[in-house]
Amino acid sequence: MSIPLEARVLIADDHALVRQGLARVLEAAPDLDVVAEASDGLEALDRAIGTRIDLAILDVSMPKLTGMQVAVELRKRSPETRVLMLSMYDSEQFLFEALRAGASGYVLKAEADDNIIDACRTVLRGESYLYPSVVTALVRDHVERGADAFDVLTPRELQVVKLIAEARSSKEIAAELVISVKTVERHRQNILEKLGMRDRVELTRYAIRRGLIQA
Amino acid sequence: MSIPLEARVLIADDHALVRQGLARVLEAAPDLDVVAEASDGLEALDRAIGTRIDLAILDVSMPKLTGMQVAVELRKRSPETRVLMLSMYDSEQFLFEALRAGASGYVLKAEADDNIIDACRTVLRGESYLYPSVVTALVRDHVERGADAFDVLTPRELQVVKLIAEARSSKEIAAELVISVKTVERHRQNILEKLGMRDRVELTRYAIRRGLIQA
DNA sequence: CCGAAGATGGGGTGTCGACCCCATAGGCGC
DNA sequence: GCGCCTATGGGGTCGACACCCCATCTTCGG
Repeated sequence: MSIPLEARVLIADDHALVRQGLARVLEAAPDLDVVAEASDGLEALDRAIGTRIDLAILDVSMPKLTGMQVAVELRKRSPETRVLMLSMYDSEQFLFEALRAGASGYVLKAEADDNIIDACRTVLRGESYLYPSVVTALVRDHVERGADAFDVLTPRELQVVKLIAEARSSKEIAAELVISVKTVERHRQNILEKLGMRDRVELTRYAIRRGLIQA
Repeated sequence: MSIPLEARVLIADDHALVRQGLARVLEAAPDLDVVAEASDGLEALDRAIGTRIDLAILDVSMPKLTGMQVAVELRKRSPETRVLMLSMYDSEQFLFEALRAGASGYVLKAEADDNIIDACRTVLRGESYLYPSVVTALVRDHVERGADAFDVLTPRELQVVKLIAEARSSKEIAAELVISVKTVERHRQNILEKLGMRDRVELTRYAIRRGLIQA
């Protein structure tokens, strides 16, 4: 077959216990060999381009660089490396963002122990892996609203979300980004509308789920 | 010695991978026997009072009941069970709250793989375990400000924090708690002052760190 | 080449949050 | 009993935020 007998795997998560858990689960698969670990996004990127890595398992929420950011960089600098995104949150929104960032799979931490090996093998074969419960969500979503949604935030809007979630005022954000307060408010308004949220508190929780900031 | 040869251990965390990681690390200790797992606070409480448990390892942030709440209940209903709190965040504040809730130890998830076995054994001997890096923090803190701080929020204030972090307005919170809007604002003001925070966004992140809500 | 979308910024309005003042009632410890 | 803390609630002020209106300029894809 075309799959190497021993796929070289990188595990990146800021919690040692999660890395241990992953390593333990992957031990059961003789075709998956964990050859590197990383506890933040920068480290993950370094290891993945320094070593030859077939599969990078990335946590969405990591210090320094988020899993999404690492995936984007990896696609540029090491396109042959497959990416499997690991997330705490069951959200179609995040799933699509991960796939767009270059990930081939998306697995929930709560369900990871059951299906992670399947996911790894599927992704290594060059296919996409969606965790089982997302399929239901997808179908529901495409039926309810005509597959129109999934408007993701623009890079500029993501910057603003991050600053809002760090408890900066509009005035401070304007100074930071060197734009007017009015524009910051304009961005915030657009963001709230896109995500269907009411205020900065909801945005803060969104930013944490999305790995933009740590709680 | 007085320690049973096989201490019966409960692992409670909402992420299967963390439970796997803990189990893997604890396998190396022949005197620690993982006999139960739980994925939320209620389940943890049930297992701990249903089974005879010597040591409960509790994640701070769990659905239904936080680790702190489980610890408080356990002290009442199963006082012989020792509690080791597992947290993502390096904060003296949380450490003290955990100890006051009835925990005998406090371990960081990021450092847990190195010292968790030591922590378990120490706690089972009836002593307190503080993870190494907190000791420095403690010393610093007691020197800088005269050990005066550590004002914890009252139960009522915790209720308010939780609702604020769920993006409820003062008006909604007042209706929920059947008090006036002015009192809600009063509570919010006191909370912000106690914690040295500026607004609801910072409070939201605090509530998530403290396990009061999930992100 | 033209339209769509992103980013910029101005105007206004009303509500809510953050920060002061004040008071009273109940409980707990010394 | 006196003080302290908790919880309650009234007054006011000011700025931030949420929600409208409007516009220009660039960039990118068809």
